[in-house]
Amino acid sequence: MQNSFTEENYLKIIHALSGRDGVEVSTNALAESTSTRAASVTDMLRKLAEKGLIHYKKYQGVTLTESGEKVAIKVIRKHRLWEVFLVEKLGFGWDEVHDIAEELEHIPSEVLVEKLDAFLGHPKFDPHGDPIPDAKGNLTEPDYLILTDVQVSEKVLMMGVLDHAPSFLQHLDRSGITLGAVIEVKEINEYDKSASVQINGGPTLFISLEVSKNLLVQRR
Amino acid sequence: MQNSFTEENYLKIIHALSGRDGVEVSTNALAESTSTRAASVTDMLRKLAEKGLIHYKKYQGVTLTESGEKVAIKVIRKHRLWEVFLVEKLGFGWDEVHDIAEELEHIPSEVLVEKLDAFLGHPKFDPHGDPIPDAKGNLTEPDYLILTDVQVSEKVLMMGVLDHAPSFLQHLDRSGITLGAVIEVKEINEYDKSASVQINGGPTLFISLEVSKNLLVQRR
DNA sequence: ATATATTTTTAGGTTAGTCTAAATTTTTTA
DNA sequence: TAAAAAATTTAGACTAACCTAAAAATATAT
Repeated sequence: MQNSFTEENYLKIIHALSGRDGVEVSTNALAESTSTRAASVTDMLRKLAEKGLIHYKKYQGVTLTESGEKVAIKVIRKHRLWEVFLVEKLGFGWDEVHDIAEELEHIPSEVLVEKLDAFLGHPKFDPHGDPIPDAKGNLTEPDYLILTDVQVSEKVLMMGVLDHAPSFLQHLDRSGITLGAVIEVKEINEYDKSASVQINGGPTLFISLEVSKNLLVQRR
Repeated sequence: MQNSFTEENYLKIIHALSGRDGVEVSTNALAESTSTRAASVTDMLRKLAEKGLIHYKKYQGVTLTESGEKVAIKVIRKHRLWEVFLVEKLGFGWDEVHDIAEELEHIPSEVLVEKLDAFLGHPKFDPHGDPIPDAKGNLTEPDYLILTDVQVSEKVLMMGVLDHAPSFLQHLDRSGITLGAVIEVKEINEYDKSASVQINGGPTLFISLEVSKNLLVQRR
């Protein structure tokens, strides 16, 4: 049977909060992420459990079942493909696409997704550097480092962001930090852990710890 | 304020049933078109009237107000633009896009629609020959003829269809009747009004009155 | 180990959109 | 034009997804 818009959202959020190791997600965390109250979450959890989409024992938190995981990954695939479409084809900025993709991700039709994927040239990553699951549902999170783990004088490639907030992305735009940029860590300030970094061998700028924590990079 | 998915559908359907001259639409007709019961329609009509989207007096049928008309036309614009996208960019057949566009038409975001329109090159017609309202909401239904109004030995251009049912469109595909085709009426059978027509100066085929009634054409 | 704090669930209610059955209004027909 | 038929509305109920307030379970702290 079909899952509702709301059910799909819960599954997607459980997937995100559950992380790679599939740790239990608490009712309160879900209430926070869905902008609802804990009591509402409990109702939905009972329903998702009845449908076999989550493992749920009262007071113990939830994890996705295999079938719930499948649904979640399909939604994520759709979300990320639509984001690529919005940025690559329609010319949106990477800071503008999240909310629209939140809607598009729930449009049903397997064939639509597959045709969209083909039209976009089977992209492997979305505009924020997040990997796009393939049609079979294989999702391999590449193991990027966080910029805070990079030593002084190392050169790394900018591969993605952890925070997707428009304000953060706009800040990166203004700093010239885009996907694929080469970042060389010139100096790390002991006091506040802010860093001095050079972008693409060009301008050097200061970035706060808050920013460093949200940049995913790769050694070359 | 925002209109719901369901409200938008009612407005769209009232627009369609109301026709160019804005004639009153009956509760039963709406129940039929929305696949709901008359009682449900009445509830919704009260709500739409309260929002100022329709003119409604009990037992008298409804018409759209100016503001209801605006909403309806926006939905129609989105529907038709998405249909163009699905056919032109994703390679769907004209018989496959209706249901998907029914979903996409309710995705909010003005800027999405305008960027989509630009990406598609500001198309004037959708894959079924229906005109696409412009960004200001101007919708001019071109006054095509129905093939039944064409005389023997006249040559006309195939411009659109009245029936959008997949089975009808597939039938046209099999007959080689596509948008833009030149149709010459060779003969009309007095008995059942079926016609013998030549397509693009090539093969001649017989079409039933039922088919003729659903073909929109233009004199050259 | 018990008292307190926190988290989660239950109980009972709300709204949007639907339903059936009954009542009412309009239309048709004789 | 009055009776019958058809269309429409009202009344009362349901489900999904949410809510608040209170109860119960778990976790924390002394």
